[in-house]
Amino acid sequence: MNPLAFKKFSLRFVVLSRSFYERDTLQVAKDLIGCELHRVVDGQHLCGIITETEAYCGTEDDACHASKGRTARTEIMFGAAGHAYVYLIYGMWSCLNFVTRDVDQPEAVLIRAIEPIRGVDYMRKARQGRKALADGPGKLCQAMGITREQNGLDLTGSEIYVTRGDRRYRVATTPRIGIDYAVRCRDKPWRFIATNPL
DNA sequence: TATACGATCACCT
DNA sequence: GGTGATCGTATAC
Repeated sequence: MNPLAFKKFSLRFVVLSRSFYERDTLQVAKDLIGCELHRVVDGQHLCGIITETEAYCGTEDDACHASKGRTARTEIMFGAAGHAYVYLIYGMWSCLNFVTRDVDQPEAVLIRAIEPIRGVDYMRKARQGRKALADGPGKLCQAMGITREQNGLDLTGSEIYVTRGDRRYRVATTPRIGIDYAVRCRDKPWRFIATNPL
């Protein structure tokens, strides 16, 4: 393998460090597109390419849970970057977020969709044979065995972590989904979607 | 203690 | 396009 090819090959496996998550939340949400989400559970190694994210930008963002103040649920968002914020929605679905920014800056990125590339059989089983495996925030958590038990998990650990990946995508933006109640920020283009490969 | 509703999904027409 | 499932949270009382 020539040196350039080797560099590209090894970059793929670089685990994103805490400093990656400490940056501007919109930048983190955008940069996560094309990265690989890893989940180790039941002795299995699951992985998928992140294809859709949303940024939630703290106390000034009325769609962000933390804008309602510091509570037991949102506590993790007020802590250090690079931790998982997992909450239950509609009584039955978990949603996975990555905490960003500094302590007392309660911002996070919601992981909305992945393209499964490893452990697909496990995901199919977890999704009870349904065809759609991980093209939504609730679905990807079910496919990867992520529940509130993983709330607060350190993303620099070995249960849930992200690597750079080897594919880069053009990124489109749209307003965020399901937050019409947030009159101030509902039109902000803070949803990021992978489109054509670069 | 009681109530309303949500960063969703599946299944229906 | 519409709707029911289902329960933790926040908020009101």
